[in-house]
Parts: sequence; C-alpha cells; structure tokens
Amino acid sequence: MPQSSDETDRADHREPPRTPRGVRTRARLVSAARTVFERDGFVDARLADITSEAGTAAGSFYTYFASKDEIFTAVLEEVKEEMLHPQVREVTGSDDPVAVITAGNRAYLESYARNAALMRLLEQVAAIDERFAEVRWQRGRAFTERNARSIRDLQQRGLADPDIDADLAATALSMMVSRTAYNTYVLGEARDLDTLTDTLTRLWVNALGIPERVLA
Amino acid sequence: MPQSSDETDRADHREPPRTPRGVRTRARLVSAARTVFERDGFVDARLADITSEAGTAAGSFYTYFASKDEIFTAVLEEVKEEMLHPQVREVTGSDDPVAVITAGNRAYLESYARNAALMRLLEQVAAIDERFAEVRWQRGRAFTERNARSIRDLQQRGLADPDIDADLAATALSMMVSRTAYNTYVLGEARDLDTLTDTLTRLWVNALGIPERVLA
Amino acid sequence: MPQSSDETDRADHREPPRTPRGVRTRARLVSAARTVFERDGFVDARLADITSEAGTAAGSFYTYFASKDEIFTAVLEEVKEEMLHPQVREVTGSDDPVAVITAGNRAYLESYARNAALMRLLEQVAAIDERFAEVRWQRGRAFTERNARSIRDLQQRGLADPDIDADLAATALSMMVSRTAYNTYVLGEARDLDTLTDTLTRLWVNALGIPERVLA
Amino acid sequence: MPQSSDETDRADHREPPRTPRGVRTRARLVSAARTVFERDGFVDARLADITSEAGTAAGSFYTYFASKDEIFTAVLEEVKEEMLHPQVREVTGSDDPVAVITAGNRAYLESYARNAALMRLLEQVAAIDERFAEVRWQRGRAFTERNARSIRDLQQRGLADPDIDADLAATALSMMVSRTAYNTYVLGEARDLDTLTDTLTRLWVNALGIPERVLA
DNA sequence: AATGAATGAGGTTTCATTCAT
DNA sequence: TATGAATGAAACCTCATTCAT
Repeated sequence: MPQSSDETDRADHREPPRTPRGVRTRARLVSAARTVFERDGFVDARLADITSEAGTAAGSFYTYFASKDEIFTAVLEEVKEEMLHPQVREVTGSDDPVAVITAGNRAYLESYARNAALMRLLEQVAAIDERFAEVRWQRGRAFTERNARSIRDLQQRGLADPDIDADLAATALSMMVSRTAYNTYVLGEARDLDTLTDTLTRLWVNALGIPERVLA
Repeated sequence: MPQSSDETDRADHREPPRTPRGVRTRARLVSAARTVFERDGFVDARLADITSEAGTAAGSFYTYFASKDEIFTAVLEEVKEEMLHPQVREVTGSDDPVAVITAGNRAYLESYARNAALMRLLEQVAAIDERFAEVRWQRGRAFTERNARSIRDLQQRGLADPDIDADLAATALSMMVSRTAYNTYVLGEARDLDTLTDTLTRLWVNALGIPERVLA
Repeated sequence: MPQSSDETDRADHREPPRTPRGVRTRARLVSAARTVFERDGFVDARLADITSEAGTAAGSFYTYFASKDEIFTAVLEEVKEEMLHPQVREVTGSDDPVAVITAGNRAYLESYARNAALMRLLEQVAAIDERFAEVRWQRGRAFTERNARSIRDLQQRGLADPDIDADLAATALSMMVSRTAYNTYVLGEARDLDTLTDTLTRLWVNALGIPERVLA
Repeated sequence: MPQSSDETDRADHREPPRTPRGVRTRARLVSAARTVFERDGFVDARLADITSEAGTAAGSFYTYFASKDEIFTAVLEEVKEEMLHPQVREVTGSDDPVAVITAGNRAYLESYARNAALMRLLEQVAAIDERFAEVRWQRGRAFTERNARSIRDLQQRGLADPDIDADLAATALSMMVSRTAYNTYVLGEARDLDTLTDTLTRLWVNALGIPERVLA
C-alpha cells in the first residue's frame, strides 16, 4: 500500500528547499527560467536550457519542480509584485475621477513597457494553456472589479452614464487598454507614451460619459 | 532569422496538386488539420493526427506541405472568407453613424461567436509565432483602417471629438471589441449578444463623442 | 557549402564526457561504430546498429555525437596510431636507400594487411565525402612529403635521376604502393607479401634510377 | 501458380522499350541519371531527382529500371565508349616502346581529365558496392593485361628487367597512373599535363629497366 | 542536494516503390 | 506507356525524465 494518498501517485509538486543552498539553487533556476522563457517563449524553452542557464545539472531541476508548468508558476510567483502596476488610488491624492483614470492608465502602460517581455510571455502561455488563461483571468479580475466599482460609484454620483452595464464596461475598457499596450510594447507599434495615455484616457472618460469639463 | 529559407535549403513549400484526386487529398488534409488544430491547439497537434483524421498515409502530408506551419497557413487561406465578418456598409441602408457602428459590432460579434474555435486558434498561434502575429496584424489592419477613416470622416462632419487621434482610437476601440469578444466566446464568460452589442456600441460612440441624440 | 555549420545551427558537436562512466560509454560507442562501419560500410551503417552493438539506448548516441560523420571522425581519431605504419627511419639501422625503401614498403603493406577492413572503410568514405577525402589527403601528405624529401636527398647525392620531379614522383610512387595494397588486401587479389614487397621496391628503385648494384 | 519462373518473384530488370517513344524516354532517363549522379554522387542521388531532371513522372522510372543500381549500370553502358581511352597501339605508328608508353599514358590522362566527374563517380560506386568494384576491376583488367603482355614482350626482347613479375608490375604501374590521375583531376591537385605525362612515363620506363637511350 | 549520464517514447521526415487513371 | 499521387517502412532526432553516484 503506497504511502502517498494524494490524488495521484506521482508527486506533481515538490517540497520547498530545506537548506540555504537549496534556496539559492531554486532561486537560480527560477531566474534562469524567466530569462529562457522570455527569450525563447514557453513552448521552445527546454528544461536543459534552463538548467544550463542556471548553472546546475539537468537532474537538479526535479529537486524543485515537477514540470515546465510548475517552474513557470514559480516564475509568475516571483514576478508577482513587479507585475502589479502600482495602485494609484491614494497616490494621486485627488478625487478627480479623470485624474485617477489618467494616473491608472499611465501607471499601467509604464508597467507594461517595463515588463514587455514578460507580458508577451504571459499572453503566449495564456493562449496555449487554459490553466494559465485562468491565472491571467483571475488577475485581470481584481483590476476589472476595481474599475467596475469605480464606474458604479461614478454612476451613483451622476458622473457617468447610468445606462451602461458597469461590469461589462469595466471589462471592455480594461481590454482596450491592455490590448493596446500589447500592440504597442510587444508587437512594437511605436507610440508616444503621452499620446497613448491621453487618448486612452479620453476614450475611457468619454465612453463612460464622464462630464467633459472635468478634463483638465 | 533562423527559420527563413535560404537558397540551399530543402524546398520549404510544395507544388500544388495537378489532378482532381490530388486536389481532393490536399483539401482533406487541410480540413483535417483545421479539425485537429481547433481541437488540440497548434502546439499539441501532431502531423500523424492530421493524416489519420484525413484518412491518408503519414507520408502523404509531405506531398503538399513541408511543415505544420505550412498547413496552418493553408488552413488560414481556406477560412479566409469565413473569417471576414460581413461588411455592413450598405447592409444597413442607413447613413446614421451609430446604426453603422452597431451593425458593424454586431456582425463582428456574431462572426466571432460562430468561429470561436478558430479565433482561439489564431490567438494561440499569433502569440507563439511572430510570423502569424504578422498575419493577424495585417488582417486587423484592414479593419482598423476602415474604422480610422470612418472616425476622420465623423470628425470632419463635426460628429466626433476632433481632438482624438483617429488612428490610435481606431486601434484602441477595435481592440476593445475584439478582446471582449475573445473573453466572451473563447474564454466563455457568458454574455448576452444584445447587451454586448449595445454596451460596446455605446462605449464606442461615447468614446468618440458622437452626439447622444443620434442614438436610438 | 551546404553541410557546414553556421552560427545559428544546433550545436554540431557534443561535449566530451565528464565522468569515468561517460568515458566508458563513449568508448563503447566508438568501438561499436568501428565494428559496424567495417562490417556494413559507412553508408549502410545505421545509428541504431551502433547503439545496439554498444549496448546503449538509441538516444545515448546523441550524448556524444551529433551525426554519423562525427562518430566516424571519432573512430578515425581512435585508430590514428594503429593507422600510422611504423616509421622505419632508424629501425633499419642502415643508410642503404634500398634497404630503407624496402623496409618502408614492407611496413606499409603489413600495416595495410592488418587494417584492411579499416582501409576499405577509409577509401569508401573518402570517395563519398569531400571532408574525409581531405582528411585522407592530409594524412597521405605527410607520407608523401617524407618520400619527396628522400628523393631530393638521393638526387643531390647523385643516387637518383635528377631530371625527375621529386614531388610528383613521390606522389605517384606512393599511389602505386597504396593502390596495389588496396587491390591486394581489400579487393582480395591474393599475392605473396614477399613478392609484393620485392616487386614494388624494385619498381620504385628503378623508377628513380637508383643504381642497381645497391640492390641486395 | 505464378507465371514467373525466374530466380525471384520480383523482376529485377526490365524489358527494353518496344516503341520509339519508349526508347526516347529511357534515353532521357539514362542521361538525366548521369547528370544527377555526377552532380550529387551515387548515394545522395534520389530517383525523384533523376526523373525530374529527365522530365518524366516518377513512376516512369520503373518502366525501364528496377533500381538505382540498374540505371547506374545503364549509365555505365552508355558511357562505355567514351570511357575507353583511345587505343594507341597503331596510332603511334612506332615500335619504340617508350613512344608507345608515352602515347598510352597521355591518352589515358587526357581521357581522365575529360571524364573527371564520371571517374569520381566510378570510384565512389566501386568503393561502396562490391558489384561495381568488380565491374571496375574487369575493365582495368583488360588494360592491365595488355600492359602485362607488353612488359613480357619487352622482357623477351631484352628491353626490360627480366626479374620483374610482369603481371604485378603491370598492375602496380597502372595503379600509379590511374591514381595519380585521380589525384590530379578529381581531387584537383593542379598539375601540368606535359609534366605529368613525362614524369609518369619516365617512372614507368625506368621502373621496368627499359634502356635509357631509347628515350627520345 | 547535486551531478550528469542514460533512457526510450514519441515525434518528424524521407523516399523507393506501387498503383489507379 | 506515362502520369503523379499515395504509400508506409525505416530511418532520424529530441528531450523530459529517471537514476546511480
């Protein structure tokens, strides 16, 4: 009778390292994985490339990860903070909705530009693998829900078109921004950050029917 | 550029069939490829699956195609018309811009819903392979440019906010619609077509500052 | 030059083994390759035959070699010493040119007879692949140049026909010996070693006009 | 009960063509085969290359030939005359043995230079396939035997060293000439035809001990 | 915990040969 | 006789994964 009682016989994730050396090796692997994934894409990346980039033996990979998926998850974990475009709620110090939206969009675009390689990678993996599409969706959800709340708030204050479905609008406008960012920074359709921010913000603001005069 | 073909390389595309039988076999392969690609995704699709789905010998694949890429290109060719969401210019019979935009969006969404499996596939391949990202971009371009012209026209007629960068707006709004369609029909976030059309149209119309009264 | 390696190509040679076990495995593969090549010829030898002869998995071949060419090069490396027919300069202890030539020819023929299977293989590969023709040529060159120097020396000492082009004669006489050896030991035209040595030596000596009385 | 009663069930050679069209097609195939063999070598030549070079369909090959070997044999047949270096017996009109040898060597070298591509091919095939080694051997035999007779004749007339084994010497000297020709015209070690002829002839004449004064 | 060699299933690709038209 | 498509055996090659040290 096997002692493992989990879903399958095969462990599909590994114990975290118990020694400082282990911690270091694992970190080197994750960092190497990010480099290789960003360079070669998820599909073409070979575990051998990752281990050689990390300077470890091929076999060491399995001390910490059970699969390419799993190390990719670890990469996502590592870059989580980096990915979270700085929240701008209080940053602006302003209650002007347009100022908030402008700041949010700008922060998002700057973050996108900085992490373009990673964003391309994320899109790639999400397009291939449903599990990671789910991850992306969960993340976008936080952002979208914040936008939805904000829209509802504006609607209640009479500052946004009340006939618009807030959830759907939040999704659609988020898509507009994120996908335009993808076009610009991943596909390389060169555009000026200021123009981009201004136009996207203006479209966003107009779309929701936020009164024109609010614009600076 | 590693994968481009040089002079000395083996031929990387094949002669078209010269007999009706050949035409049939090739067509069976392309059709089978579409089925397999849509089912398994580009990456996981095996040539053996395609040939067995087509009912041909494994080797017959190479009579018409040199690679998975190449048969995928052929699939794209085959579905080209299917993909072109019906142009709605005259269909509406109206000159009302909102009616035109509504009709355009609805047609796009219906087409997307019909071809969801294919659209997922396209996104997948475009995310993996730059060559197909380029193909997708070229196709979107036609659509986007039409929108840009339309926006400029409205601006000149005083029916749209003249301060907006028409090209960028066209891209951004197209992204909004296409990506929301992806969310809905590929990722399966269930939404009602009417609500979707209305909301996207309203956002689009508002975003461009097209006079409210024109609506409905 | 189609088969030469460019920068972007996959590595076309492998790292040497880093452990004794690896050294052993590699050696088994090289030895097996020699057996298979000598038995089946270069063209008909299959990598699967080599690995099964070596008692390794098929994939292990690629741990050490990138191609059939490459393991053949390794075989050549391994047999390099074996191939070098013992140098006879001082061996004879004599300064008599005829004795030196006799000893050289005999040593060459004996070596050829011993390594007939390998010599057939070499001829085969050199005839097929320019790269190995070059290798053969480089090796023969050392031998031929030694002969050319010897001829020039005899000419200066008045012991050989001074009107003969020493380099060309060296090549031609080397060809005479090596090709006759091939006829005898590879194609199997049975001949007695003594007769062979004597006749070839006599032809060689006469050809250069070395005084008859020096014989015997 | 099968109607074929030959050694095997499979016909391993084909009937000659019965119609003028058939004769032409066959001839085109043989000619194309020669082109392809000379260009790509026997091993790398594909039947598809031959048929496409001949401008026939792939299947037509088997109307006339059962295998690559067989069409190669047909190529050899076609070039038989071309290959036979002009016999020089009476051509010289002289009875001077040196003049005869000179003329023979010169004719051989000229023929070799003219047919270098073919000679490379022959060497290649002979090195690979015993059956064709045999063919080459049979052909060389005629030449060698003529030389052996000539040597014996000279020996009887007191014009050549009587202690030399005439058959072996004939072989060895033929090898000397043919292999030097290979070096020169196939491997491309550039040499002047006159020097080549003179040196080889002088070596040959000296080797057999033909009196010096006979030289022109 | 680390190493790097060994494994072999799983795919791709080629091309001589057959076959229906 | 000619065609060209279809065939499938037979190789090649890769790389995630395991394993002995």
